[in-house]
Amino acid sequence: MKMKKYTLQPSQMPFDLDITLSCGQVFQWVRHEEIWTGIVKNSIITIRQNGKTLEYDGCKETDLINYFNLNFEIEKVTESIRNSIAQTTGTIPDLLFETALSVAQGLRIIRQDPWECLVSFICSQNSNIPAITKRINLLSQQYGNSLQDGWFGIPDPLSLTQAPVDKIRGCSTGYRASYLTDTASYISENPDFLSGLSVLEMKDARILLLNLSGVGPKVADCVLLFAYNYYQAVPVDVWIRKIITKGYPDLIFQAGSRKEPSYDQIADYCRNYFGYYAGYAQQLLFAARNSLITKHNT
DNA sequence: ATCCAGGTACCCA
DNA sequence: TGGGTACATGGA
Repeated sequence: MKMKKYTLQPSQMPFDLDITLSCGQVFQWVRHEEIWTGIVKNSIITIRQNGKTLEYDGCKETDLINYFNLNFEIEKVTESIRNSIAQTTGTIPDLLFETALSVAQGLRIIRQDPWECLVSFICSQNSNIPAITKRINLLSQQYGNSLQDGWFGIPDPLSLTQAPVDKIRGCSTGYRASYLTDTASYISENPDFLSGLSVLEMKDARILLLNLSGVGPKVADCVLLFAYNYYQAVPVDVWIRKIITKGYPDLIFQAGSRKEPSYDQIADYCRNYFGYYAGYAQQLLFAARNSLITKHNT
């Protein structure tokens, strides 16, 4: 098959397609022998990377650049994070961050569709990534938009609203089923809600997201980061909690207590320590979690 | 088999 | 405001 080509410019490097699509920010992309297939704006996209060449099909070049955030200048961002670390502690290099960077170099925060992101992370709670992927695929196959070749997009709000809750539960969603139908119902009735968030300050958008059923601090921060690219959003899951508390124990000792730090304490610590792009730093740490946390070191 | 996972809602002091 | 608990399911 013939594919279009896009050559990454020096300012667009590094870019790593594999890490970007498999680091837990998006769940419906599938890889078969170097070629990734996924759905962007209701179209099936195929893409493969060979060094600085991207071969792709199914979308326009501008869509490719926008979706993969190719003009996000990673080198400048890592420099910003390193500067913030140095300013905060004066100790560089930071071994934890540098290790994450070496493992997950080229990771990009993509520009994911807000509704897809919201549904995905409501589904994500208290589950591991393979289970989340399965769950989202079941939902899509049963209530999603049918595309070609057996591909199904995330169900739109109305489809989920009209589906019986027990059928949604049947898609391995468990107790999350009512969260999904309640939130879908709200978005159906307020179709401009999600697009309206993009013009708000992050904290205001976050407050609105937290009103949705099944959306707490973690899910809200994932949506703010992965769909709206608010880099001050720092999702704190069990992995990030472990990495930060074990990697930067001064967070605990500084407070003078041994009790587990709160969600906000960890997120605030990251914002202060990593600076403006704390959310990006967080995703590097998450992507490198298996290298940063060993099983005998939990 | 047992533990754990990209948590949240709800209750109670 | 903060701490404890139930919750469905499946992967490792």
